[in-house]
Amino acid sequence: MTLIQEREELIACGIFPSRPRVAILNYLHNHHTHPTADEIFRSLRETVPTLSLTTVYNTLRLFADKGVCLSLTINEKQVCYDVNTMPHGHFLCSRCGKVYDIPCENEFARPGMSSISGHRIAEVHYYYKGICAECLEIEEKPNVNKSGSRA
Amino acid sequence: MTLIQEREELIACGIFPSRPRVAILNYLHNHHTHPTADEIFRSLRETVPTLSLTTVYNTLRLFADKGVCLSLTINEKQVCYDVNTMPHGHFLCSRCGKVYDIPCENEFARPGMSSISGHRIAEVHYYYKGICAECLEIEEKPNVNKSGSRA
DNA sequence: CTTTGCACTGTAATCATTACAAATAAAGAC
DNA sequence: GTCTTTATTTGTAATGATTACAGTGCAAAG
Repeated sequence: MTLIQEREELIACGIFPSRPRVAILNYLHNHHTHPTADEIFRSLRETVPTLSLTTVYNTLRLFADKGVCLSLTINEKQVCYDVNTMPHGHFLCSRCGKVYDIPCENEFARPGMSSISGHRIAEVHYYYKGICAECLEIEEKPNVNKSGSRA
Repeated sequence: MTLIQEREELIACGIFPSRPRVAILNYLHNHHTHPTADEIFRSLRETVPTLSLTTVYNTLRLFADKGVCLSLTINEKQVCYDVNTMPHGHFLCSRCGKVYDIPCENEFARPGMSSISGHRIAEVHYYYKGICAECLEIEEKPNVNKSGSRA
């Protein structure tokens, strides 16, 4: 909420806290929906009319490089972003397109592991694809759609 | 090698074994380098001059849908493909761009797991990003590049 | 007040992928 | 074997996310 926190976080990461950067980080903190660059742009544009899409792209790349956020390439169409940099997995619903966080319950993504098969590990990603609980519920109750649906 | 095997595999998966499809599956069997659609297209074009890039894309999508191969979205630039459909991980080298197979040693990708957090799982992916052993070796011996290099 | 350098903007370019319509090949009916 | 129907392939055009680039603004230093 308070943009001061975003400013301090950016400074701590060696990033000059310009107005667009603070706004984008604030957006990420308030929307844990794994937004795309375009979603962030369209939402912030309402309150920051001077914002440009290029700046959003550049800022997100900067954030990912500096470890402020993760860039996720789960959806082959577009990259999305996650401020939660703690090890955890993701679930992409192939029906609605939403990306969910999955708690990290296995020893796979242990932070200590730094190399495998001689390769030096910088990032660990794991994710599932399928149909999310919400879409499954809709599927199992087709009558809801026929009569009392709001959609 | 023998294209007869590819024909039979396609038929077993309910796919009509046309010449381009057999050729593409044969390429995948002979190149476990996680090729992109364009790489497959450029390579096969030499022996199958009538092949079109659209056919390669359509065929790979068909293969992925029918479970003949996996489509990997590790590299945010382009999708690559893997005929090895057994559970295993991948490693993307951010320097040279190569994708390596990583043996599945953990209980994370156990095939039996079919749902998580209420979501129905269809696919499980896990991968690492970093610098591969080959690139690390080059990095640690910079003098090789200066004097006796072949590159 | 000028200079210098970083950040931002808008537009144009890039490039993987897909859409689409026409051409071709296969399978089945007669 | 020929006709008809359907599936497959092809070439080109369109799409859309991302990046390149050149110009603009702006703040700190001199």
